[in-house]
Formats: sequence, C-alpha cells, structure tokens
Amino acid sequence: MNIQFKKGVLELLVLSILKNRDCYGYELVNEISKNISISEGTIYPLLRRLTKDGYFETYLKESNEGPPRKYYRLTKQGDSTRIDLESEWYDFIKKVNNIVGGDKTYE
Amino acid sequence: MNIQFKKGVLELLVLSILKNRDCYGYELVNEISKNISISEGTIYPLLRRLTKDGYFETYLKESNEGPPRKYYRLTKQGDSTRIDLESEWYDFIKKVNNIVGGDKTYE
DNA sequence: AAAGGTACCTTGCATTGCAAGATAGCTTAT
DNA sequence: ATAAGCTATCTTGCAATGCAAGGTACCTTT
Repeated sequence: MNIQFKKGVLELLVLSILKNRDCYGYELVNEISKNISISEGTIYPLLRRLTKDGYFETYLKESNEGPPRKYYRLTKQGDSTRIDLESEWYDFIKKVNNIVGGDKTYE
Repeated sequence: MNIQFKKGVLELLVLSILKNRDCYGYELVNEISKNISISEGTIYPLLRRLTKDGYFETYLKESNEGPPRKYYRLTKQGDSTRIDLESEWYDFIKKVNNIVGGDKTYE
C-alpha cells in the first residue's frame, strides 16, 4: 500500500464514515483497514486534530469488552468540510486519470 | 487544490507523461499545471530523485528560447515502476470511492 | 497469574510538496 | 545599452501527514 497516496485522503475517509454513524477510534481503524491499511498512530492524532478544528463532538460510552470508548459525532461544520473535500477528491482523480489514462495530449 | 492529495501521485504523473515522449523539467511543470498545479520546487527534486533511482536517463539539448534543456527519457525500470504505480493508484481510488461513495457497509 | 484482545494515547521519524530565492540565457522594448 | 520579462535550471528550509514503536489500562480466558 503506497503510503503517500493516503495523505489527506484518510481525513475524507473518516469524515465519510462518520457521516453515516458515530464511531470510536479503534472501530475506525478496523473499518478502514478492511480496505486501506491504517495504523492507530495515524488515526488518533487525526481525530484529535479534526476535533480541535470543530469537525467532531465526542462522548464516552462504557463497553463490556474493554475500556470506555470515545465516540465521534460529525458536526455541521464537519459535514460541510466533508462535502468540500469529497468534491475536491473527485475533481482531483478526474484530472489525474486524464493524464495517467492515456490523455492523447501527452503522446 | 489540496496539497496532500498530490503526495505520491505526482510521481505517477511524471512517469505517465514520460512514457509517451521525452520532456524537460520546465515543460513537465507546464504540462501538469494545465490540470494540477505544481511548482518547480517540487518537480526538480522529484526528477533528481527518480533519476537517481534509475527511472530516467537524461540528455541536454540546446534551445533558441533560453538556456539548454535537460530532457528525461524513461528507462525500462522506470516503465516497470510506472505500471506498478498505475495499478496501485487505480486500486487505491477504487477502495477510497467504496467508502466515500456510500458503501452501505458504513451506514 | 499470564496471555491476548480491546481501547486509549504519545514521541520521533520519513517522506513529499511548496515558497522563496539564486543563477543564467535569450528577446523585446525603452 | 539596459531594463524587463520569459525561458530554464537549481537549492534551502519549512509544513503537513502517516507510521513504527512504545506506553497505559480494562476485560476475559486459560
């Protein structure tokens, strides 16, 4: 898995998942890792940063399977950023694929 | 333009363009910038690194419009890396879009 | 009591893109 | 001729992000 590709995209992934339901950090690691490898050392600082930026609200919830879980809920501001980032992402891959996928301009 | 999205992808873009024809650095900046903003401070170190890694051979050619141009020609090894990187890229965006674009798993 | 899964966290590092600046050739306008 | 502006190369130091490696603590099973 190319690490560099993930730069910035993991933020979009977290926002996208939290759009549908609240999650706790460890859960996000596991969910995302089904598709794209990610480590805890990445996700926790990321969640902290985005919370500080006002994209999430958090709450604790007890668990029978270990220590309490810290859930993240998307704020309006977070969803607004998600929308922007998603459209930037689609725009970006379109432009990349123009060049990579045999845009005749480059032949 | 989200800077982070570009990380690692610019390498693929350069390899993709040079697959079709030899280019000099300044030319690559202009070509890529038609789609994706990129600066000289990015491209020259990148070309140096990829040359050092054996992906390019270089040659100088005089120009009527300024100083001599340093052309980059893709090597076999460079093309092999390009193929790998391209398939990694398509695989990556597929997985990202699964999550971003309403994979019902996350609802 | 030891092992292993769950769940949180931090520190220091590697990588990559950019802004800002330097150098130099060539052309055009003043 | 000289100043401005485009062409073309390059370097330095910085910012951002993901990761490896480590720590803490809860709970269950052996």
